[in-house]
Amino acid sequence: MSQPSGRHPVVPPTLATVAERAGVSRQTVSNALNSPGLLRPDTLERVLAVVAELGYTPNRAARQLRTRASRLVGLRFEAAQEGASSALLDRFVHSLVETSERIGHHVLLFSGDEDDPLDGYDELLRSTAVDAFVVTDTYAGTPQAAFLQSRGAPFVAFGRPWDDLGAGGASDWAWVDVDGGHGARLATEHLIEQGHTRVAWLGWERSSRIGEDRRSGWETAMAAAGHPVAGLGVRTTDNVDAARMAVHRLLEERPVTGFVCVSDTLGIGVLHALQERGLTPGKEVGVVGFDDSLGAQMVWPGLSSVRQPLEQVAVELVTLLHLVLGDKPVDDRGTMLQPTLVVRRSSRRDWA
Amino acid sequence: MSQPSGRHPVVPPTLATVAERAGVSRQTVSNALNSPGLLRPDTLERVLAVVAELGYTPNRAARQLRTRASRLVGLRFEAAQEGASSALLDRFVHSLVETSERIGHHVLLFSGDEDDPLDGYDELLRSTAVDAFVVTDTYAGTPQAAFLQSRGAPFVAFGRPWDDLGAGGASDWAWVDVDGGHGARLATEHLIEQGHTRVAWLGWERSSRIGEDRRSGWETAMAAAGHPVAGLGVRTTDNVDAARMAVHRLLEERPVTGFVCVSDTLGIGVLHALQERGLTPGKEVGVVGFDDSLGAQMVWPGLSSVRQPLEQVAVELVTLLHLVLGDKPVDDRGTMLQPTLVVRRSSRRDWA
DNA sequence: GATGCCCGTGTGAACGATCAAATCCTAGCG
DNA sequence: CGCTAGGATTTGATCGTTCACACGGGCATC
Repeated sequence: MSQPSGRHPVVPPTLATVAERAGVSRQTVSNALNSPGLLRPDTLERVLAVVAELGYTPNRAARQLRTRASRLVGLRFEAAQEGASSALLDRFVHSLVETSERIGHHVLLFSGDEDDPLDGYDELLRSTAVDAFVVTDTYAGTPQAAFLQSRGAPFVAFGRPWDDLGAGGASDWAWVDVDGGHGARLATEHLIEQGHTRVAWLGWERSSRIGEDRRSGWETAMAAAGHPVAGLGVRTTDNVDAARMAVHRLLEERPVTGFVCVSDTLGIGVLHALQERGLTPGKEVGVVGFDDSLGAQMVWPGLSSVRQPLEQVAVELVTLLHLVLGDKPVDDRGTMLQPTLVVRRSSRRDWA
Repeated sequence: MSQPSGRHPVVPPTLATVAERAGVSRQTVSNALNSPGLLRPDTLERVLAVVAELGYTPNRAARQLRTRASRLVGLRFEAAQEGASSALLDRFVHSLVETSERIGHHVLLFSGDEDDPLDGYDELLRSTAVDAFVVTDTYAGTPQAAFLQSRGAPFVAFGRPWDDLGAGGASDWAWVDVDGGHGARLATEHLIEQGHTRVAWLGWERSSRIGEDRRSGWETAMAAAGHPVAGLGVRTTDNVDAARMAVHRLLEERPVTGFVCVSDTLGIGVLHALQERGLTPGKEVGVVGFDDSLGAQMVWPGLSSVRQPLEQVAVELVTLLHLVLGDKPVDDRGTMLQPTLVVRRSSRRDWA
């Protein structure tokens, strides 16, 4: 019979423990870990030996209290709307966690009321629970950025400051973003290369900054190839059925043979519509989605898609974070990354 | 022209600030927040008014140092293997974050070397960075559980202790799990109800505890209905193409009209195979997947799937966590939740 | 040989909260 | 009117670390 609760939360050693054992003072041990250069080599070695022997790790709370730095980064973790691309966030978050650890930080998740984009930030700030934030939903008009700036709280953003980009306004914060326009352009050029001339755009409502940015890439590519776009730009809500029906309507009117979509969800809607009309994706009508989600990989016959370098986004964000927290001058406040095109059978004439 | 860095990290008020302003001592303010019952009503009101006015929130570091409790819960965030169900974790994590906040805890993410399931835990423990852990990958044989127990670290697990369940061993920790066998049974019974008698099982290698548990549900349901299962249980790796080919092989040999799959990935593989053979899912051959992933919702014509109550799992875990941290006796150390069946067209004779 | 400097190390205080115990206040009672 | 019980409030110490500065010895300078 085992003890129901043999809980002896093993007491970790403290600085004093190590100091006594190594025959030096607390401060010397502290220096050995934080500024090794200050110690004489032999002292350093002796101290580090004891540290290793006892498995000493500084108490985070004590350090945080004294230095006023928690070495924690706050990230508001939104609930993925049912049906939206969430695997996207997954890749991003994992990379963020891993990269942050490399500069000695951990990621703290928090949630907030969906209707109030500022909820949660304030409390963490006041309790000095985090050193900085990673803001991911700047597309919505970004009240967070303004709020954090007014509070003097360091942060980095995944998403460019749409509002006053280049306006010289107050929006000069550190950000990283992916060039969606370029992605859509790659997709469009790819379809044109495959011999399509009437390539349609399937996007979101006009109010979406991100959506319009991507759309502009389609327009640019079409214009460059000399193909007209009149009547080929369609807007709908982000779900499979809405896309499916929009495609049916469009195909009744015009002989479209290519679709560039603002999301994989819409791309999959296109595939469904084609299937219902007896058209073979790729061979007869080319389709490209956006985000390279799980669905794109698994759907039949494989949906070509624009893939965002989310891992790289996280890496760049952490790099910026490091600078911001180090109070170093950040000259390059914005970093734009380029997406790539993943070609699958939905956009290939030959299915080889 | 704006100041490049107007960073005045606004200094939050401390206990002393509030105390002075309210004309009481620090301790009284502390009591007002932690044990309001000790104060006289009028004093309490006065103190709380000042707290609200100044927007005071206790400094987490100081509190953590003194009470030896960080109010943080560690969660190792694994990278989703490309192609695996990750949206699954998304729902779970969000619910965990939200529920934890309700008992005053935040979720701290950390990563670790993929090959070493213990990596990361030790450091957080020694630095007293977290109060407890939520362990999610107990299926692998769970060295984490044994390790955490030996360190006297509180934790709760998503996943039952397979190894010595009921063996009276050391594995009596708090856990929550989903009854996969029951889920597979629901799926099988549903197909039988639809008139199928030769229902196959498409699963993972025998080494997977979870996979075998689910399979047992299929066997039970088939036996209960009096249908033989000989030759109908197929094992493969978890990817679309492997499943597709396995299905082709099986259909060459036997007239199967139903498939219960251990994952949506395999379920989608079945749909692909049917499509290639000109068979209509649902109408001719019934298919049910597992996990109700995004792919299941988006794939044509909609894949029926067993849905795990992940939000509820998180809620139950937090409840257990609360008990474990409160040092209260936890009588019900294990909680088993039941999944539900989401029926879509892939398993319905009538597509209405 | 005294002065000044630098380098490595040690000492006391401080960060902001809570714990334990002392002190104050008020009411009740003989 | 004094004494006490008991609740309300304050005081001093403490958690483990880092900061600011003091200290002492060795070396170069004059």
